[in-house]
Amino acid sequence: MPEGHTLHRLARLHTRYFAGGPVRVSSPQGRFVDHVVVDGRYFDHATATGKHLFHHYEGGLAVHIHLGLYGFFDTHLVEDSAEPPAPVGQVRMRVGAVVDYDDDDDDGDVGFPRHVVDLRGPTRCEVIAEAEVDDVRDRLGPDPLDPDADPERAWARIRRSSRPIGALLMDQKVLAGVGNVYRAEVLFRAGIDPFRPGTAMREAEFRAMWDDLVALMAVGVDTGAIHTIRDENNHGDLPRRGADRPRNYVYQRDGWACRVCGAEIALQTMEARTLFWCPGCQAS
DNA sequence: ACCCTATGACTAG
DNA sequence: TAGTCCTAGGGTT
Repeated sequence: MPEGHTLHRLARLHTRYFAGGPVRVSSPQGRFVDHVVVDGRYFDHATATGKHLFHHYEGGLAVHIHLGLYGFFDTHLVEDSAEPPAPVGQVRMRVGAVVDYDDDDDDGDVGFPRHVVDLRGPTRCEVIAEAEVDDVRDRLGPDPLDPDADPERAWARIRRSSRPIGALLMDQKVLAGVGNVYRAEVLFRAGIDPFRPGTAMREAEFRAMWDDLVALMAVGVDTGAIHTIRDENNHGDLPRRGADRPRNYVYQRDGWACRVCGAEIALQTMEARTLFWCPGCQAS
């Protein structure tokens, strides 16, 4: 489920779990040969830019992770006295905190849980130098979740491109971190036709979408899920059985009635990705 | 036990 | 633009 919010959330969690001490890094499946380079090394912190996650280690090394379409992290809490759980499935990388266990306070606690994360199914997991981290970041557009991001870089590209805005929003060189869900939802909330060329976008429209992405994706980081429905529209069909409330306006709602205007939500392939939109609300 | 799909991105042509 | 790679869940046999 990885759009940018997922990676920023992971960066936040992994920093909390691992920063400030050495960690054990292993490769239970044998496919992450480089783990020996960072195993036992001091974990400084984790960062995310767009859909890329970086584990920064002392000595100018980083592990660069991209989850691709399927990758995810399993997080385990391990009581100090317990062994970490056996890896399940095709685990490419396991990172575990090294705890210098201290129960001198005699408070009867069994101990603080330590954390182990298992990485499965990533499209990328490699050790690189910090200079290469910069290279990766330089290839990306501004990230709405980066407080220092410069949206003008994105606007400069959009305004001179004839590609549809629906495709431009998904292009990581234009904007970093926006995936298929945020693309569809932010266009709906802005009332913009996904097929409109970048050259026909007005600056104020882009501004509004950027600001909306900043807000929506921050919610995603905090909650771990993409919720885009305004309070006044928070009723109607559920995204799947067992879900407690609706989440989105158009994503995977093709054939259903628009929550705002009642028109039938449409689906179409745009540049090899499935695009969802409302022909009623996004007429221009 | 299959078959399909999926919030991604790369490569070849 | 098509093909490729990785995993998992849901649906269908």
